[in-house]
Amino acid sequence: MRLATWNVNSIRSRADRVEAWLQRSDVDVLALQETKCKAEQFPTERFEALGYEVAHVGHSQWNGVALLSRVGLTDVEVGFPGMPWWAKDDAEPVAEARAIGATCGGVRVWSLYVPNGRSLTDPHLDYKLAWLEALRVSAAGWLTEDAEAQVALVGDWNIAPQDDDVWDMAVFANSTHVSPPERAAFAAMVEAGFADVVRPHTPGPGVYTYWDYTQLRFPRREGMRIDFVLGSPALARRVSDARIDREERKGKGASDHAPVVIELAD
DNA sequence: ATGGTTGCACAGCAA
Repeated sequence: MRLATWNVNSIRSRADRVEAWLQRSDVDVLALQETKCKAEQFPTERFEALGYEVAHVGHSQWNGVALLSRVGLTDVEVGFPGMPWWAKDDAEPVAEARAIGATCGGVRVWSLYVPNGRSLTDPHLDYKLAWLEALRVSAAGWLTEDAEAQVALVGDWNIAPQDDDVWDMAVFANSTHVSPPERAAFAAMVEAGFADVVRPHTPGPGVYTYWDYTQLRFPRREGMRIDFVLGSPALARRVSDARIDREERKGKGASDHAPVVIELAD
């Protein structure tokens, strides 16, 4: 089975590219982040025509996560248990569209769009850390229930866990994505039993999944590794290969993130 | 070319 994750930065503006990429890459399951649309705006029929079942959650022009699968898609769950809600000023808290889970080909797949902390002093950073901690508690519980559970936590984590995961640490001296609490949150996921199954097959330095649209970051090879597939022990044992499709970042109309693909042995 | 990108409520915010 082939599984991929991709922050597409708007599914409506990227539908042609996603369709072409699906046909070229032949993946069985694709997790999408930043669909940036509401339910009725998602191009469900296009992907169904290619043989995929679709689950999506999106409430507005922000966030939005989806799963496409041609190996079954059951027990869809929007948001993980205990997922924090975002409370803007005095407004009512809302559950943002940042997590959707389903069972696809025997794997419990979660498409995740971890909140962007924005800056080290922004309330969004506290939200991000609380969100990650709640995810860790839930995910650790799944392994307590079943140590052999096949779980894939995939998506845009908005964390660069190692110095090699950004092109120049000096640029990020006072930035999110590399701060100790964010890295600790990522390490806690790993400690809970969820391994980065892509890095062993795509060692750095200089290996990234995201390049800012500005400042010619992509041609200058100035990127960040922030999109990850974290696998439970039973899933990690099945990973036979992984790649980051840097080619897909090229050309007009590319997302600022590249797809990340893993191969699972039967 | 004194800016430099893209996407979405097409205006200013988010990434």
